Amino acid sequence: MDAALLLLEGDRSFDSLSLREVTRDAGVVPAAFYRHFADMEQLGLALVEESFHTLRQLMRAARSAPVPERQLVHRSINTYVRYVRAHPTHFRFILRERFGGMASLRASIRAEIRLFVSELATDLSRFPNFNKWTTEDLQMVASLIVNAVVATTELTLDLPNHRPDEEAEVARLAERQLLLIFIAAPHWRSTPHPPAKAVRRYRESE
Amino acid sequence: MDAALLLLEGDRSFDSLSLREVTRDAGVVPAAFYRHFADMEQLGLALVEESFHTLRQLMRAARSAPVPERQLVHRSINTYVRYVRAHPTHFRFILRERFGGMASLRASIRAEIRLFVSELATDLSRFPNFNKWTTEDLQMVASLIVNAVVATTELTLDLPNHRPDEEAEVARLAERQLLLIFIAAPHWRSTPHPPAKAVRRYRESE
DNA sequence: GTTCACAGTAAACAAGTGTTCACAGTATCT
DNA sequence: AGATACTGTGAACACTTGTTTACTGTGAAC
Repeated sequence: MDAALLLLEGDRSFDSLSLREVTRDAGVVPAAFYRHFADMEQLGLALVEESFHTLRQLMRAARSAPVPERQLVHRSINTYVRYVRAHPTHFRFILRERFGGMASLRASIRAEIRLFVSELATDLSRFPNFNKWTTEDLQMVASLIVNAVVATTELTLDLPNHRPDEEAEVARLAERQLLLIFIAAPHWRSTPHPPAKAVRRYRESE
Repeated sequence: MDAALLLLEGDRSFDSLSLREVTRDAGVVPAAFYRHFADMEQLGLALVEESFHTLRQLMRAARSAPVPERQLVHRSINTYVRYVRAHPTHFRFILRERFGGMASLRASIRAEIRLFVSELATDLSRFPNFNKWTTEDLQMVASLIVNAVVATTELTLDLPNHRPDEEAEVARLAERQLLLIFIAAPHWRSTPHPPAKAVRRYRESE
């Protein structure tokens, strides 16, 4: 698994890796691969699991050590960006394979991301601003936030090494985007836009 | 080029396509490939160009036929989603290769997307809500919007065929996300969050 | 009517690919 | 001491890959 991640450090996508290539870098004969994985696909799935494991650790730590609400966005984004910088191979792998090659990898990555969205949604519901929101609206804003964070990850990974100033710049962009979203929260639905059809549909569930 | 796009219709990524495979599907001998492209990479770049060409057409049409501001978001999103549905191969290709394999493809795709962000930023500046915004803030909100649209594209491409109801559902999600952003517009910076460090930095450019 | 650029062909090349097989060392448990 | 699981080996298999070479039609230009 380490050998595969190492090969992915460059511009390669996972399904451009050959089994022989991986075993060569692992210092092992091709046939030995089958002692551990049935397939390159299984290797990929194991890497997805490993990668999200590190990310889940971060999330758990974030939840257990709550910060003053005022600086919450600022701190969260900065720790996140620093974390991405600390584990570039895993994040790059996930980002690449989210759309790239293997169907099973895509599926499992997206399932994990959907999970994050849902968890974020319930986290949000505990804040006063989002207190009375419907779960559907919470999911909506949570996915908006996750999209922004994913885009931030992308920018972070493209950063040249040893440039903390640019790192701060990326974090600042993300922070402002999230702040914009939070600013909207108190005004949502209390200022509902009146276009007939769209609004009528909102009410179907009531 | 058509043969390559056809091969990409499934779950394959572009750099898993072999030159021989493409020529085989094009009904031509491998060596004939070199009459048209020097490389698979050149083929890829040509496909990027072709794909964004169709997208630019949509954007131009959208700009030339302005809709009443009230329904602007609703209409724009719906035409966009329908457009993605009509050109799935091109959009899927772009989305895949945005992170996937070839470095040159990634670079040219991102350049095009950055262009869209900038154009959207200047479009936004013409609306009363965004009238007095700095260009930096406009870029920030434009990229937030583009992120949401890209995510919408992803969802749209995953839709099963012939399900206009789910298509409407995806469009509705995107519409609500954009509405949320627009709702925030009038309150941006007029209700600036006071955390010391972050806000101080905003002012560096003044 | 000849020239010329263009698109396609057939064959060959060295090299890399996934997978299989029977076999060997080695640590652990009984 | 012996059986049992693991992990790794080396050789072989049938294929696919990108690229080069000299050669062949074909339509348009002059």
